[in-house]
Amino acid sequence: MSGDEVRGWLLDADYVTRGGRAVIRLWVKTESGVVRVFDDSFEPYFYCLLSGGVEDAVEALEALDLRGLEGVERKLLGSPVEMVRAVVHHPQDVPELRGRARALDSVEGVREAHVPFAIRYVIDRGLVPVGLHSFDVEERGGEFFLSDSEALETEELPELSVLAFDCEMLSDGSAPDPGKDEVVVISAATAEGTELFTAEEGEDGMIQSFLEFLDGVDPDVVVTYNGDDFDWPYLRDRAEVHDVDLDVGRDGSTPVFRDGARGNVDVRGRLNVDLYRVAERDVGGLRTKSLEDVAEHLGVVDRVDRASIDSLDVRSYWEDDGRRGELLRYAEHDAESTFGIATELLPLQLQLSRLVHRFPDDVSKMGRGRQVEWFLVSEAHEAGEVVPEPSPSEDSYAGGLVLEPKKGLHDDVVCLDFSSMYPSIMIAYNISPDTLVEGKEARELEEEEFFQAPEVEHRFRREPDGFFKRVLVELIEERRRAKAQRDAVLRGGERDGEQLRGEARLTDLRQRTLKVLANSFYGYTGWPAAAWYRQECAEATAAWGRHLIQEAVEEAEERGYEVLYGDTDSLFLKGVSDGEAEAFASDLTEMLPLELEVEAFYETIFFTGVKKRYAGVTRDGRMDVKGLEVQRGDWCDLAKEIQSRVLHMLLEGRDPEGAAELVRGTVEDLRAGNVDLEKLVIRKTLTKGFGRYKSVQAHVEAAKRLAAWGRDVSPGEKVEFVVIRGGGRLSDRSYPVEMFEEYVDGHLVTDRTASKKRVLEQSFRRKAVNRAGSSGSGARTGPEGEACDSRKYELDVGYYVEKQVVPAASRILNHFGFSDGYLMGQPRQATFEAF
DNA sequence: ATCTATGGCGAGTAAT
DNA sequence: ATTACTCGCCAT
Ligand SMILES: Nc1ncnc2c1ncn2[C@H]1C[C@H](O)[C@@H](COP(=O)(O)OP(=O)(O)OP(=O)(O)O)O1
Ligand SMILES: [Mg+2]
Ligand SMILES: [Mn+2]
Repeated sequence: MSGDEVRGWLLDADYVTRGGRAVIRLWVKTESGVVRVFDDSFEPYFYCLLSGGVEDAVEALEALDLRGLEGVERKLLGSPVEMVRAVVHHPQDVPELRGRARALDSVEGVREAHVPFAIRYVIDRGLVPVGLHSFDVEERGGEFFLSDSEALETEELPELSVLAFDCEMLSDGSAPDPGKDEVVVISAATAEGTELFTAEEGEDGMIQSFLEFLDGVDPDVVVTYNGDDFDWPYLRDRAEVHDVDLDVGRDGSTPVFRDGARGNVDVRGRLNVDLYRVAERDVGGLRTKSLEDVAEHLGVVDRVDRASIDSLDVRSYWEDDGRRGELLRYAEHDAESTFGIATELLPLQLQLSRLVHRFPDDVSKMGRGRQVEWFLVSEAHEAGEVVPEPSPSEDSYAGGLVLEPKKGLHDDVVCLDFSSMYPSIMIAYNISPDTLVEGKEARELEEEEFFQAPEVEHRFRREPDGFFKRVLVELIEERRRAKAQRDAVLRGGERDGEQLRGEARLTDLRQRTLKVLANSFYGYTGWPAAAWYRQECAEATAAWGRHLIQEAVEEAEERGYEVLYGDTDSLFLKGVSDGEAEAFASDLTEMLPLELEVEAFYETIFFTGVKKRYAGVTRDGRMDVKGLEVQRGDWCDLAKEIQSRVLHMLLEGRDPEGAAELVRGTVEDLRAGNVDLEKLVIRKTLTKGFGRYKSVQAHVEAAKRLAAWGRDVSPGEKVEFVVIRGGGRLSDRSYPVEMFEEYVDGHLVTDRTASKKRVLEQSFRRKAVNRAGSSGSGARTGPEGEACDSRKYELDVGYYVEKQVVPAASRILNHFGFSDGYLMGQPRQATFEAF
């Protein structure tokens, strides 16, 4: 036996079964390649809480087929508790044994049986996913077995090899069906460039070539865009048709497909990351999250003029020798875009992975709440805490305080805002599920032993530091550094534009992600499905927030400043001189246990008169718009564009008259039919199945029309519709824009070849992503390709004038005496009452 | 099966 | 006309 060191990055962990026993397998990326390190000394277990004594429980548990039992002391929300650790033979035995243990009278409950075996190992051994480690190993039978391990501190991230892929498949008039529709192109992109695999010589061979290529590249990370729900399961089914093994695992295994509302595909030894999931959760400021949109937003591809190919048209390109090249370039471009997005988004996923103590493929698929939970699970182990299981309750609680805004235009306004308010409150008042004291115990505490929340009066021990405080201190610090980094990039300004913008975007994404994660610790305590659910914690945090902002308001007023508005942790003040702003902020930071920051100086700001809707121009020339239609994805572009121009004319040019004329001119253009249809499309998400809506909604009716027309529609999808003239409700006149082929003279003509009556076979559905983008799968012909009559509809110009453009502009201009009637084109005097 | 939280606006439907 | 309610999206 020889002792060796394996030094490298922990990429993944799983286990193999040998002789009925589970052996941990670590995938470690070293300088000389990826090495497997085994550990056969670790056994799966869970905890049993006791109803009575340890002996009773042990005796009862002995009847089960357990490998071992051990009385241990662990903490439950800070209090030491005796319990039994039940060691089992194999991870697969856990579900059954947990159930049988729970059924025993002497066992009150089971804990931590849900922690996956490999994760249990990583947590218990203090390893860090994607972290650098030194493993002492011994060689046995040509394999490394671990004898000792050490996680090494570093901020550095490993350089991982990435492969992106994307599939194109044939179909007949509806979404491709993996039972019969072949994949004809697989495009792949790596750091070396792109590679195309085509089915000219058969799908079978193409899949095999792709698999060989993947094997040769041996990527650490495989990325797709919506692959978990589409490309992967489709490829699985096609491979099955040809009896081909989809052996993409690093150990030659096929992926593990887990069923669920959303797909979950696990590739052994590699990280399978579906970037659509990541973009959906982390990338902000986009109306839709299609591959193209996100790639362009992140600046990873040049927006080339490339006709995007509808998935239903793939056949026509494929079968036409003259156009096949176009299809191939399209496929190649998709793989490149996916690869490019990975380059931008993966580093943050790797960092989150370290924080949360789960591997990046899992983290990338988790909601923020579960990320918080796994973060806590690993911290809990270190603290000897067992993961709790509270009983959920339903009622909600009061949140942040929003002040009534003072309507109108204001000059020289300072905006102040507390840094990381709720997390800082949780730290300052030691708010945590394990520091909460209730009932008799709470009443008996001495005054100096606890903090008591205003209004709601929940009490928290001052000592010792709670679980959440310990965790949040570090996370807040990490976020503070990330924000400083972003600000440094922004200040560095001016230099080279393009690269700087990319850098600013990424550092901003990082600081924002950490901020939201930190705030999610607060939200998590108020989430009924959370293991550490304690509504009192969330409620107390919000109550202290209301208290602190009111303190700040009082102080501001005492100093003679006018409070124009405030939301949760912010204040907009007028009458503050330049020197006073920083002084006010630092004085409050001294007075209160939180940091108050000067967030912006507004040269001019306009409050619409309702909460959460305002716009301002800062001294450095930045325009901030909050809540207004400009920021919303469910208004047509024309209305948004006009509102944006009105705001600029008002705030930068002080020209409400000019702005009103602009609106009137636009109304004229609209009535004359001089506006692109694209600017009139309204988009709203279909959030649930048709049958689950309790009220009639325009976008839902539009979606039904789309479905009746033959297009597969599913929840999560953005419905794009326009409004047609006619009688009845709006919802009777909302039509999916996809139905129309022509727009001339204010009239829309439906696609002639479409059939309204055809019945669509339900098959694999390419979900929201694809159709939210440019490659919607609209049916062009019925199953028999029969043509049907085209129909002509007239656009409801009046709707766009009265319900889109004018309301958006009027929100601002009514304050300056312009009535809706005037904005719509009527002469001035007729409409004086509107003021 | 999924889900961090609450406050808030504005549009539309349907009942009054 | 008013009002209660649902829905989607946004601010924090
Ligand atoms: N996404 C969210 N989830 C839960 N709570 C939130 C969320 N966003 C904001 N809040 C709550 C908690 C915040 O501390 C508080 C004030 O919001 P905000 O000022 O935007 O963030 P912040 O104070 O945490 O960070 P910052 O340092 O950027 O101001 O509102
Ligand atoms: Mg704020
Ligand atoms: Mn804040």
